Amino acid sequence: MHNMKLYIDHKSTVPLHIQAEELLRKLIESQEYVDGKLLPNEVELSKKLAISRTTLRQALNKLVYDGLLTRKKGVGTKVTESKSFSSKSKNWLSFSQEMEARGIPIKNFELHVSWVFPDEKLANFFEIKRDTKVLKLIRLRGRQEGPFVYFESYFHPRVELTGEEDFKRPLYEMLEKEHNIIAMISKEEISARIADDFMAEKLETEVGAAILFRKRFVYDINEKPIEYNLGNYKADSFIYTVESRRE
Amino acid sequence: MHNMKLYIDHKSTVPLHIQAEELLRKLIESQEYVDGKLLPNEVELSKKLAISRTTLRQALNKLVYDGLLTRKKGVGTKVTESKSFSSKSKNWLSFSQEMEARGIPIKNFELHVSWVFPDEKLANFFEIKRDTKVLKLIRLRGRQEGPFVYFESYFHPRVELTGEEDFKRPLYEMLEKEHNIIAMISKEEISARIADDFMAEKLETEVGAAILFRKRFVYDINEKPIEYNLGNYKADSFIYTVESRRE
DNA sequence: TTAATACATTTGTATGTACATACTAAATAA
DNA sequence: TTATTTAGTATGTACATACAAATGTATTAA
Repeated sequence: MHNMKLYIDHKSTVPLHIQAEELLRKLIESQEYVDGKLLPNEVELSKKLAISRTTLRQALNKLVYDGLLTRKKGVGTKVTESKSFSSKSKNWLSFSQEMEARGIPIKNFELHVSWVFPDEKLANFFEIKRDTKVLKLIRLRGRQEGPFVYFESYFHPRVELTGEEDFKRPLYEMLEKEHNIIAMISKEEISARIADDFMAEKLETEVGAAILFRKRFVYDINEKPIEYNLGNYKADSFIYTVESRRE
Repeated sequence: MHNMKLYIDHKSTVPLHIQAEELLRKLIESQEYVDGKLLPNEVELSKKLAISRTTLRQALNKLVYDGLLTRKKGVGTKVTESKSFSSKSKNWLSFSQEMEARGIPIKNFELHVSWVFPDEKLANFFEIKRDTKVLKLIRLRGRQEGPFVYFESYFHPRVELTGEEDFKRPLYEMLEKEHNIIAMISKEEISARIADDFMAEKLETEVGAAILFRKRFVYDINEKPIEYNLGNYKADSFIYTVESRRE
Protein backbone atom coordinates (compact mmCIF):
# COMPACT_ATOMS: atom_id res chain seq x y z
CA MET A 1 0.00 0.00 0.00
CA HIS A 2 1.42 3.32 -1.04
CA ASN A 3 1.07 6.80 0.22
CA MET A 4 -0.39 5.72 3.49
CA LYS A 5 -0.15 8.21 6.30
CA LEU A 6 1.18 6.12 9.14
CA TYR A 7 2.02 8.79 11.64
CA ILE A 8 0.27 11.50 13.54
CA ASP A 9 0.84 15.10 12.59
CA HIS A 10 0.75 17.32 15.65
CA LYS A 11 0.77 20.45 13.54
CA SER A 12 -2.29 19.41 11.57
CA THR A 13 -5.63 21.04 12.26
CA VAL A 14 -7.22 17.59 12.31
CA PRO A 15 -7.76 16.56 15.94
CA LEU A 16 -5.27 14.01 17.21
CA HIS A 17 -7.92 11.51 18.27
CA ILE A 18 -9.39 11.62 14.78
CA GLN A 19 -5.98 11.10 13.23
CA ALA A 20 -5.33 8.23 15.64
CA GLU A 21 -8.67 6.67 14.79
CA GLU A 22 -8.03 6.88 11.06
CA LEU A 23 -4.54 5.52 11.45
CA LEU A 24 -5.77 2.56 13.45
CA ARG A 25 -8.52 1.93 10.93
CA LYS A 26 -5.90 1.77 8.20
CA LEU A 27 -3.72 -0.56 10.23
CA ILE A 28 -6.66 -2.85 10.83
CA GLU A 29 -7.75 -2.71 7.23
CA SER A 30 -4.25 -3.44 5.98
CA GLN A 31 -4.08 -6.46 8.27
CA GLU A 32 -1.25 -4.89 10.24
CA TYR A 33 -3.25 -5.86 13.28
CA VAL A 34 -4.66 -9.27 12.61
CA ASP A 35 -8.02 -10.64 13.72
CA GLY A 36 -7.93 -11.98 17.22
CA LYS A 37 -4.36 -10.95 17.97
CA LEU A 38 -3.77 -8.40 20.68
CA LEU A 39 -2.77 -4.86 19.83
CA PRO A 40 0.05 -3.20 21.76
CA ASN A 41 -1.24 -2.06 25.13
CA GLU A 42 -2.56 1.44 25.53
CA VAL A 43 0.46 2.92 27.28
CA GLU A 44 2.83 1.52 24.71
CA LEU A 45 0.63 2.50 21.78
CA SER A 46 0.14 6.03 23.06
CA LYS A 47 3.92 6.40 23.31
CA LYS A 48 4.35 5.04 19.82
CA LEU A 49 1.84 7.51 18.42
CA ALA A 50 3.15 10.32 20.61
CA ILE A 51 -0.26 11.11 22.05
CA SER A 52 -1.61 10.77 25.54
CA ARG A 53 -3.36 7.64 26.68
CA THR A 54 -6.56 9.65 27.12
CA THR A 55 -6.49 10.78 23.53
CA LEU A 56 -5.69 7.31 22.32
CA ARG A 57 -8.58 5.90 24.32
CA GLN A 58 -10.87 8.42 22.67
CA ALA A 59 -9.93 6.90 19.34
CA LEU A 60 -10.15 3.33 20.64
CA ASN A 61 -13.60 3.94 22.13
CA LYS A 62 -14.84 4.94 18.73
CA LEU A 63 -13.45 1.83 17.10
CA VAL A 64 -14.88 -0.36 19.83
CA TYR A 65 -18.24 1.30 19.37
CA ASP A 66 -17.99 0.68 15.65
CA GLY A 67 -17.26 -2.95 16.33
CA LEU A 68 -13.75 -3.11 14.89
CA LEU A 69 -12.00 -3.59 18.20
CA THR A 70 -12.82 -5.60 21.30
CA ARG A 71 -11.37 -4.76 24.67
CA LYS A 72 -11.15 -6.82 27.82
CA LYS A 73 -10.04 -5.57 31.18
CA GLY A 74 -6.87 -7.27 32.33
CA VAL A 75 -6.24 -8.74 28.91
CA GLY A 76 -5.98 -6.22 26.17
CA THR A 77 -7.42 -4.93 22.96
CA LYS A 78 -7.79 -7.00 19.85
CA VAL A 79 -9.26 -6.78 16.41
CA THR A 80 -12.78 -8.15 16.42
CA GLU A 81 -12.97 -11.48 14.70
CA SER A 82 -15.16 -10.90 11.72
CA LYS A 83 -17.84 -13.53 11.50
CA SER A 84 -19.41 -11.65 8.67
CA PHE A 85 -17.87 -10.23 5.56
CA SER A 86 -18.01 -6.67 6.72
CA SER A 87 -17.71 -4.95 10.03
CA LYS A 88 -18.39 -1.59 8.55
CA SER A 89 -22.09 -2.14 8.27
CA LYS A 90 -22.87 0.14 11.16
CA ASN A 91 -21.82 3.03 9.04
CA TRP A 92 -24.65 5.16 7.83
CA LEU A 93 -24.33 4.46 4.16
CA SER A 94 -23.45 0.88 4.82
CA PHE A 95 -25.78 -0.58 2.30
CA SER A 96 -24.11 1.04 -0.68
CA GLN A 97 -20.74 0.37 0.84
CA GLU A 98 -21.56 -3.26 1.21
CA MET A 99 -22.44 -3.30 -2.42
CA GLU A 100 -18.99 -2.00 -3.21
CA ALA A 101 -17.45 -4.46 -0.79
CA ARG A 102 -19.23 -7.34 -2.43
CA GLY A 103 -17.98 -6.13 -5.74
CA ILE A 104 -21.30 -5.10 -7.14
CA PRO A 105 -20.40 -2.04 -9.14
CA ILE A 106 -22.52 0.75 -10.51
CA LYS A 107 -23.41 -0.63 -13.89
CA ASN A 108 -25.19 2.34 -15.25
CA PHE A 109 -26.76 5.50 -14.07
CA GLU A 110 -29.43 7.85 -15.18
CA LEU A 111 -29.62 11.43 -14.12
CA HIS A 112 -32.69 13.56 -14.32
CA VAL A 113 -32.76 17.07 -13.05
CA SER A 114 -36.42 17.66 -12.96
CA TRP A 115 -37.76 20.42 -10.84
CA VAL A 116 -41.23 19.10 -11.16
CA PHE A 117 -41.60 15.41 -10.74
CA PRO A 118 -42.25 14.11 -14.24
CA ASP A 119 -44.16 10.93 -13.76
CA GLU A 120 -47.24 10.51 -11.63
CA LYS A 121 -46.87 6.80 -11.36
CA LEU A 122 -43.25 7.05 -10.29
CA ALA A 123 -44.12 9.78 -7.83
CA ASN A 124 -46.70 7.57 -6.20
CA PHE A 125 -44.31 4.72 -6.22
CA PHE A 126 -41.73 6.68 -4.29
CA GLU A 127 -44.35 8.26 -2.13
CA ILE A 128 -43.27 11.74 -3.05
CA LYS A 129 -45.64 14.55 -3.87
CA ARG A 130 -45.77 15.18 -7.56
CA ASP A 131 -44.93 18.90 -7.34
CA THR A 132 -41.86 18.44 -5.16
CA LYS A 133 -38.82 20.00 -6.73
CA VAL A 134 -36.20 17.36 -6.82
CA LEU A 135 -32.93 16.16 -8.17
CA LYS A 136 -33.48 12.63 -9.25
CA LEU A 137 -30.60 10.26 -9.55
CA ILE A 138 -31.05 6.66 -10.40
CA ARG A 139 -28.14 4.32 -10.17
CA LEU A 140 -28.33 0.77 -11.27
CA ARG A 141 -25.99 -1.71 -9.75
CA GLY A 142 -25.29 -5.20 -10.84
CA ARG A 143 -22.71 -7.64 -12.02
CA GLN A 144 -22.00 -7.55 -15.69
CA GLU A 145 -23.44 -10.95 -16.51
CA GLY A 146 -26.63 -11.21 -14.51
CA PRO A 147 -29.66 -9.02 -14.01
CA PHE A 148 -29.61 -5.90 -11.90
CA VAL A 149 -29.76 -6.80 -8.27
CA TYR A 150 -30.08 -3.34 -6.97
CA PHE A 151 -31.66 -0.13 -7.95
CA GLU A 152 -31.25 3.10 -6.08
CA SER A 153 -32.80 6.50 -6.48
CA TYR A 154 -32.10 9.72 -4.72
CA PHE A 155 -34.35 12.66 -4.46
CA HIS A 156 -33.05 15.84 -3.04
CA PRO A 157 -35.01 19.05 -2.97
CA ARG A 158 -32.26 21.52 -2.22
CA VAL A 159 -29.47 20.82 -4.64
CA GLU A 160 -28.63 23.09 -7.55
CA LEU A 161 -26.42 21.22 -9.95
CA THR A 162 -23.33 22.59 -11.64
CA GLY A 163 -23.22 19.88 -14.26
CA GLU A 164 -19.78 18.77 -13.20
CA GLU A 165 -20.78 16.28 -10.55
CA ASP A 166 -19.43 12.81 -10.62
CA PHE A 167 -22.38 10.59 -9.90
CA LYS A 168 -20.36 7.46 -9.56
CA ARG A 169 -19.12 8.69 -6.22
CA PRO A 170 -21.24 8.26 -3.11
CA LEU A 171 -23.99 10.84 -3.06
CA TYR A 172 -23.26 12.08 0.43
CA GLU A 173 -19.68 12.81 -0.58
CA MET A 174 -20.85 14.87 -3.50
CA LEU A 175 -23.39 16.74 -1.42
CA GLU A 176 -20.77 17.51 1.16
CA LYS A 177 -17.92 18.61 -1.09
CA GLU A 178 -19.81 20.32 -3.84
CA HIS A 179 -22.85 21.64 -2.06
CA ASN A 180 -21.75 21.88 1.55
CA ILE A 181 -24.68 19.85 2.68
CA ILE A 182 -23.80 17.54 5.49
CA ALA A 183 -26.30 14.79 5.87
CA MET A 184 -26.29 13.40 9.34
CA ILE A 185 -29.21 11.46 10.63
CA SER A 186 -30.90 8.96 8.49
CA LYS A 187 -33.96 6.94 9.11
CA GLU A 188 -34.86 4.03 6.99
CA GLU A 189 -37.86 1.90 6.45
CA ILE A 190 -37.52 -1.58 5.15
CA SER A 191 -40.41 -3.52 3.79
CA ALA A 192 -41.17 -6.39 1.52
CA ARG A 193 -43.10 -5.92 -1.68
CA ILE A 194 -44.25 -7.86 -4.66
CA ALA A 195 -42.68 -6.75 -7.91
CA ASP A 196 -45.14 -5.09 -10.24
CA ASP A 197 -44.42 -4.66 -13.93
CA PHE A 198 -42.53 -1.43 -13.47
CA MET A 199 -40.26 -2.80 -10.77
CA ALA A 200 -39.82 -6.10 -12.54
CA GLU A 201 -38.69 -4.31 -15.67
CA LYS A 202 -36.24 -2.10 -13.84
CA LEU A 203 -34.79 -4.97 -11.89
CA GLU A 204 -34.88 -7.37 -14.75
CA THR A 205 -36.81 -9.91 -12.80
CA GLU A 206 -40.26 -11.37 -13.12
CA VAL A 207 -43.52 -9.84 -11.92
CA GLY A 208 -44.52 -11.31 -8.58
CA ALA A 209 -41.00 -11.71 -7.25
CA ALA A 210 -40.27 -10.72 -3.67
CA ILE A 211 -38.55 -7.36 -3.52
CA LEU A 212 -36.83 -5.85 -0.55
CA PHE A 213 -37.87 -2.24 -0.49
CA ARG A 214 -35.80 0.29 1.32
CA LYS A 215 -36.58 3.93 1.77
CA ARG A 216 -34.28 6.31 3.51
CA PHE A 217 -34.79 9.74 4.94
CA VAL A 218 -31.74 11.87 5.47
CA TYR A 219 -31.61 14.91 7.66
CA ASP A 220 -29.21 17.80 7.39
CA ILE A 221 -26.68 18.47 10.10
CA ASN A 222 -28.39 21.73 10.99
CA GLU A 223 -31.51 19.69 11.56
CA LYS A 224 -33.61 22.06 9.61
CA PRO A 225 -35.75 21.37 6.61
CA ILE A 226 -33.50 19.38 4.32
CA GLU A 227 -34.42 15.91 3.62
CA TYR A 228 -34.88 13.56 0.98
CA ASN A 229 -35.75 10.21 0.12
CA LEU A 230 -33.74 7.34 -1.06
CA GLY A 231 -35.58 4.40 -2.45
CA ASN A 232 -33.80 1.14 -2.93
CA TYR A 233 -35.02 -2.06 -4.39
CA LYS A 234 -33.48 -5.39 -4.48
CA ALA A 235 -34.11 -8.70 -6.02
CA ASP A 236 -34.56 -11.49 -3.53
CA SER A 237 -31.19 -12.94 -4.35
CA PHE A 238 -29.64 -10.30 -2.19
CA ILE A 239 -29.71 -10.05 1.56
CA TYR A 240 -29.39 -6.92 3.58
CA THR A 241 -27.07 -7.44 6.51
CA VAL A 242 -26.78 -5.35 9.63
CA GLU A 243 -24.65 -5.75 12.66
CA SER A 244 -25.40 -4.25 15.99
CA ARG A 245 -24.10 -4.32 19.47
CA ARG A 246 -25.84 -4.16 22.76
CA GLU A 247 -25.26 -1.22 25.10
CA MET B 1 -43.12 9.07 38.27
CA HIS B 2 -42.27 7.37 41.50
CA ASN B 3 -39.13 5.90 42.91
CA MET B 4 -36.91 7.54 40.37
CA LYS B 5 -33.28 7.79 41.29
CA LEU B 6 -32.48 11.37 40.48
CA TYR B 7 -29.08 11.68 42.04
CA ILE B 8 -25.68 10.12 41.69
CA ASP B 9 -24.42 7.77 44.36
CA HIS B 10 -20.67 8.11 44.78
CA LYS B 11 -20.53 5.08 47.05
CA SER B 12 -22.21 2.83 44.49
CA THR B 13 -20.15 0.32 42.56
CA VAL B 14 -21.85 1.47 39.38
CA PRO B 15 -19.48 3.80 37.51
CA LEU B 16 -20.37 7.46 37.76
CA HIS B 17 -20.54 7.98 34.02
CA ILE B 18 -23.00 5.13 33.76
CA GLN B 19 -25.11 6.54 36.55
CA ALA B 20 -24.98 9.95 34.90
CA GLU B 21 -26.00 8.47 31.57
CA GLU B 22 -28.94 6.63 33.09
CA LEU B 23 -30.03 9.67 35.04
CA LEU B 24 -29.96 11.83 31.93
CA ARG B 25 -31.87 9.20 30.01
CA LYS B 26 -34.57 9.29 32.67
CA LEU B 27 -34.69 13.07 32.63
CA ILE B 28 -35.06 13.04 28.87
CA GLU B 29 -37.67 10.32 28.94
CA SER B 30 -39.67 12.07 31.63
CA GLN B 31 -39.66 15.22 29.54
CA GLU B 32 -37.65 17.04 32.18
CA TYR B 33 -35.47 18.16 29.33
CA VAL B 34 -37.78 18.97 26.47
CA ASP B 35 -37.12 18.45 22.77
CA GLY B 36 -35.14 21.25 21.27
CA LYS B 37 -34.55 23.13 24.52
CA LEU B 38 -31.00 23.48 25.73
CA LEU B 39 -29.75 21.50 28.71
CA PRO B 40 -27.72 23.23 31.41
CA ASN B 41 -24.17 23.71 30.21
CA GLU B 42 -21.56 21.10 31.00
CA VAL B 43 -19.82 22.97 33.80
CA GLU B 44 -23.09 23.73 35.54
CA LEU B 45 -24.47 20.22 35.03
CA SER B 46 -21.30 18.57 36.29
CA LYS B 47 -21.53 20.70 39.45
CA LYS B 48 -25.18 19.79 39.88
CA LEU B 49 -24.41 16.07 39.54
CA ALA B 50 -21.24 16.41 41.62
CA ILE B 51 -19.05 14.79 39.00
CA SER B 52 -16.25 16.16 36.90
CA ARG B 53 -16.88 17.66 33.50
CA THR B 54 -14.81 14.88 31.94
CA THR B 55 -17.01 12.19 33.47
CA LEU B 56 -20.16 14.05 32.51
CA ARG B 57 -18.87 14.33 28.95
CA GLN B 58 -18.34 10.58 28.89
CA ALA B 59 -22.04 10.15 29.60
CA LEU B 60 -23.05 12.87 27.16
CA ASN B 61 -20.95 11.34 24.39
CA LYS B 62 -22.85 8.12 24.76
CA LEU B 63 -26.19 9.85 24.55
CA VAL B 64 -25.07 11.84 21.54
CA TYR B 65 -23.91 8.64 19.92
CA ASP B 66 -27.26 7.07 20.66
CA GLY B 67 -28.97 10.02 19.06
CA LEU B 68 -30.80 11.34 22.11
CA LEU B 69 -28.74 14.49 22.43
CA THR B 70 -27.35 16.94 19.93
CA ARG B 71 -24.39 19.17 20.72
CA LYS B 72 -23.15 22.27 19.02
CA LYS B 73 -19.94 24.04 19.81
CA GLY B 74 -20.53 27.53 21.14
CA VAL B 75 -24.22 26.89 21.60
CA GLY B 76 -25.01 24.01 23.86
CA THR B 77 -26.54 20.60 24.21
CA LYS B 78 -30.17 19.86 23.50
CA VAL B 79 -32.51 16.95 23.26
CA THR B 80 -32.73 15.73 19.70
CA GLU B 81 -36.03 16.56 18.14
CA SER B 82 -37.69 13.26 17.42
CA LYS B 83 -38.95 13.12 13.90
CA SER B 84 -39.84 9.50 14.25
CA PHE B 85 -41.86 7.70 16.83
CA SER B 86 -38.92 6.12 18.54
CA SER B 87 -35.37 7.11 19.22
CA LYS B 88 -34.60 3.83 20.85
CA SER B 89 -34.40 1.93 17.61
CA LYS B 90 -30.63 1.77 17.73
CA ASN B 91 -30.90 -0.64 20.57
CA TRP B 92 -30.04 -4.18 19.76
CA LEU B 93 -33.44 -5.68 20.27
CA SER B 94 -35.10 -2.69 18.71
CA PHE B 95 -37.43 -4.60 16.51
CA SER B 96 -39.28 -6.26 19.35
CA GLN B 97 -39.21 -3.05 21.30
CA GLU B 98 -40.75 -1.20 18.44
CA MET B 99 -43.49 -3.75 18.42
CA GLU B 100 -44.18 -2.95 22.04
CA ALA B 101 -43.94 0.75 21.33
CA ARG B 102 -46.43 0.48 18.53
CA GLY B 103 -48.75 -1.37 20.82
CA ILE B 104 -48.50 -4.71 19.12
CA PRO B 105 -48.59 -7.10 22.03
CA ILE B 106 -47.64 -10.71 22.31
CA LYS B 107 -50.90 -12.38 21.47
CA ASN B 108 -49.91 -15.89 22.16
CA PHE B 109 -46.86 -17.97 22.55
CA GLU B 110 -45.86 -21.53 22.06
CA LEU B 111 -42.94 -23.14 23.79
CA HIS B 112 -41.27 -26.27 22.68
CA VAL B 113 -38.28 -27.65 24.46
CA SER B 114 -37.07 -30.08 21.92
CA TRP B 115 -33.50 -31.18 22.09
CA VAL B 116 -33.69 -32.65 18.68
CA PHE B 117 -35.33 -30.53 16.09
CA PRO B 118 -38.69 -32.17 15.49
CA ASP B 119 -39.67 -31.13 12.02
CA GLU B 120 -37.48 -31.48 8.95
CA LYS B 121 -39.42 -28.92 6.98
CA LEU B 122 -39.25 -26.37 9.77
CA ALA B 123 -35.56 -27.06 10.25
CA ASN B 124 -34.90 -26.34 6.61
CA PHE B 125 -37.05 -23.31 6.79
CA PHE B 126 -35.01 -21.83 9.59
CA GLU B 127 -31.80 -23.05 8.06
CA ILE B 128 -30.86 -24.98 11.15
CA LYS B 129 -29.40 -28.44 11.17
CA ARG B 130 -31.98 -31.02 12.14
CA ASP B 131 -29.93 -32.55 14.95
CA THR B 132 -29.15 -29.25 16.67
CA LYS B 133 -30.25 -29.27 20.26
CA VAL B 134 -32.41 -26.26 20.73
CA LEU B 135 -34.86 -24.43 22.85
CA LYS B 136 -37.57 -23.29 20.55
CA LEU B 137 -39.76 -20.40 21.48
CA ILE B 138 -42.36 -19.05 19.16
CA ARG B 139 -44.13 -15.86 19.99
CA LEU B 140 -46.95 -14.58 17.94
CA ARG B 141 -47.64 -10.93 17.99
CA GLY B 142 -50.59 -9.11 16.62
CA ARG B 143 -53.51 -6.87 17.38
CA GLN B 144 -56.57 -8.60 18.70
CA GLU B 145 -58.78 -7.94 15.72
CA GLY B 146 -56.58 -8.54 12.71
CA PRO B 147 -54.28 -11.31 11.62
CA PHE B 148 -50.86 -11.85 13.13
CA VAL B 149 -48.45 -9.34 11.72
CA TYR B 150 -45.37 -10.79 13.28
CA PHE B 151 -44.00 -14.11 14.16
CA GLU B 152 -40.78 -14.66 16.01
CA SER B 153 -38.85 -17.76 16.88
CA TYR B 154 -35.80 -18.24 18.98
CA PHE B 155 -33.46 -21.15 18.95
CA HIS B 156 -30.88 -21.43 21.61
CA PRO B 157 -28.59 -24.40 21.99
CA ARG B 158 -27.24 -23.79 25.47
CA VAL B 159 -30.23 -23.15 27.67
CA GLU B 160 -31.50 -25.60 30.24
CA LEU B 161 -34.96 -24.60 31.30
CA THR B 162 -36.25 -24.54 34.86
CA GLY B 163 -39.88 -24.38 33.87
CA GLU B 164 -40.39 -21.13 35.69
CA GLU B 165 -39.43 -18.77 32.91
CA ASP B 166 -41.70 -15.96 31.93
CA PHE B 167 -41.70 -15.97 28.18
CA LYS B 168 -43.63 -12.77 27.84
CA ARG B 169 -40.55 -10.89 28.90
CA PRO B 170 -37.82 -10.11 26.39
CA LEU B 171 -35.76 -13.18 25.72
CA TYR B 172 -32.42 -11.54 26.35
CA GLU B 173 -33.60 -10.46 29.79
CA MET B 174 -34.57 -14.00 30.65
CA LEU B 175 -31.30 -15.41 29.36
CA GLU B 176 -29.35 -12.88 31.36
CA LYS B 177 -31.19 -13.16 34.67
CA GLU B 178 -32.04 -16.82 34.73
CA HIS B 179 -29.21 -18.35 32.79
CA ASN B 180 -26.41 -15.83 33.09
CA ILE B 181 -25.98 -15.69 29.36
CA ILE B 182 -25.18 -12.24 28.16
CA ALA B 183 -25.84 -11.83 24.50
CA MET B 184 -23.86 -9.03 23.05
CA ILE B 185 -23.28 -8.83 19.38
CA SER B 186 -26.01 -9.55 16.97
CA LYS B 187 -25.96 -9.78 13.26
CA GLU B 188 -29.06 -9.81 11.22
CA GLU B 189 -29.97 -10.57 7.68
CA ILE B 190 -33.02 -9.10 6.14
CA SER B 191 -34.50 -10.38 2.96
CA ALA B 192 -37.76 -10.45 1.09
CA ARG B 193 -39.59 -13.68 0.42
CA ILE B 194 -42.77 -14.91 -1.06
CA ALA B 195 -45.11 -16.57 1.41
CA ASP B 196 -45.48 -20.28 0.86
CA ASP B 197 -48.36 -22.25 2.35
CA PHE B 198 -46.58 -22.81 5.65
CA MET B 199 -45.71 -19.17 6.15
CA ALA B 200 -49.07 -18.01 4.92
CA GLU B 201 -50.81 -20.20 7.44
CA LYS B 202 -48.66 -19.06 10.33
CA LEU B 203 -49.04 -15.42 9.45
CA GLU B 204 -52.67 -15.68 8.53
CA THR B 205 -52.11 -14.19 5.15
CA GLU B 206 -52.40 -15.49 1.62
CA VAL B 207 -49.86 -17.53 -0.30
CA GLY B 208 -47.78 -15.31 -2.57
CA ALA B 209 -47.75 -12.31 -0.25
CA ALA B 210 -44.50 -10.42 0.24
CA ILE B 211 -42.89 -11.32 3.53
CA LEU B 212 -40.09 -9.51 5.24
CA PHE B 213 -37.80 -12.19 6.50
CA ARG B 214 -35.43 -11.45 9.31
CA LYS B 215 -32.86 -13.78 10.74
CA ARG B 216 -30.70 -12.86 13.66
CA PHE B 217 -27.51 -14.32 14.99
CA VAL B 218 -26.61 -13.50 18.55
CA TYR B 219 -23.18 -13.93 20.00
CA ASP B 220 -22.31 -14.40 23.62
CA ILE B 221 -20.34 -11.80 25.51
CA ASN B 222 -17.39 -14.15 25.81
CA GLU B 223 -17.40 -14.28 22.02
CA LYS B 224 -17.08 -17.99 21.97
CA PRO B 225 -19.39 -20.63 20.61
CA ILE B 226 -22.86 -19.48 21.53
CA GLU B 227 -25.17 -18.41 18.87
CA TYR B 228 -28.29 -19.32 17.37
CA ASN B 229 -30.79 -18.11 15.11
CA LEU B 230 -33.78 -15.94 15.37
CA GLY B 231 -36.17 -16.02 12.52
CA ASN B 232 -38.80 -13.37 12.12
CA TYR B 233 -41.49 -13.01 9.56
CA LYS B 234 -43.81 -10.26 8.87
CA ALA B 235 -46.78 -9.55 6.74
CA ASP B 236 -46.25 -6.70 4.32
CA SER B 237 -48.50 -4.40 6.27
CA PHE B 238 -45.66 -3.79 8.63
CA ILE B 239 -42.52 -1.81 8.02
CA TYR B 240 -39.21 -2.29 9.73
CA THR B 241 -37.69 1.01 10.74
CA VAL B 242 -34.11 1.74 11.64
CA GLU B 243 -32.39 4.95 12.55
CA SER B 244 -28.74 5.59 12.19
CA ARG B 245 -26.32 8.40 12.48
CA ARG B 246 -23.25 9.29 10.60
CA GLU B 247 -19.81 9.42 12.20
C1' DT C 1 -0.30 -32.76 42.64
C1' DT C 2 -3.39 -29.26 43.78
C1' DA C 3 -5.12 -25.26 45.86
C1' DA C 4 -4.22 -20.77 47.57
C1' DT C 5 -1.66 -16.54 47.37
C1' DA C 6 0.96 -12.78 45.58
C1' DC C 7 2.33 -10.06 41.81
C1' DA C 8 2.55 -7.92 37.29
C1' DT C 9 -0.10 -6.46 33.41
C1' DT C 10 -3.86 -4.24 31.14
C1' DT C 11 -8.00 -1.88 30.70
C1' DG C 12 -11.57 0.97 33.38
C1' DT C 13 -12.82 4.95 36.09
C1' DA C 14 -12.29 9.63 37.62
C1' DT C 15 -10.46 14.18 38.36
C1' DG C 16 -8.09 18.58 37.45
C1' DT C 17 -6.29 21.61 34.32
C1' DA C 18 -5.45 24.40 30.18
C1' DC C 19 -6.27 26.16 25.98
C1' DA C 20 -8.80 26.11 21.26
C1' DT C 21 -12.76 27.00 18.57
C1' DA C 22 -17.53 28.17 17.29
C1' DC C 23 -21.20 30.93 18.23
C1' DT C 24 -24.06 34.86 20.19
C1' DA C 25 -24.88 39.19 21.50
C1' DA C 26 -23.50 43.57 22.97
C1' DA C 27 -20.62 47.51 22.18
C1' DT C 28 -18.38 50.37 18.97
C1' DA C 29 -17.16 52.70 14.70
C1' DA C 30 -18.17 54.01 10.04
C1' DT D 1 -28.54 52.71 10.12
C1' DT D 2 -25.14 49.32 9.17
C1' DA D 3 -20.84 46.98 9.45
C1' DT D 4 -17.17 45.80 12.50
C1' DT D 5 -15.07 44.65 16.69
C1' DT D 6 -15.10 42.77 21.15
C1' DA D 7 -16.35 40.12 25.07
C1' DG D 8 -18.62 36.27 26.96
C1' DT D 9 -20.25 31.55 26.79
C1' DA D 10 -20.35 26.74 25.51
C1' DT D 11 -18.46 22.82 23.59
C1' DG D 12 -14.01 20.55 21.68
C1' DT D 13 -9.34 18.92 22.25
C1' DA D 14 -5.46 17.33 24.91
C1' DC D 15 -2.60 16.06 28.66
C1' DA D 16 -1.00 14.37 33.26
C1' DT D 17 -2.13 11.78 37.01
C1' DA D 18 -3.99 8.34 40.28
C1' DC D 19 -6.27 4.55 41.63
C1' DA D 20 -9.69 0.47 40.77
C1' DA D 21 -10.77 -3.95 38.87
C1' DA D 22 -10.11 -8.01 36.06
C1' DT D 23 -7.03 -11.31 34.30
C1' DG D 24 -3.15 -14.37 33.82
C1' DT D 25 1.05 -16.12 35.65
C1' DA D 26 4.34 -17.36 38.85
C1' DT D 27 5.12 -18.65 43.52
C1' DT D 28 4.11 -20.90 47.66
C1' DA D 29 1.82 -24.03 50.89
C1' DA D 30 -0.94 -27.98 51.84
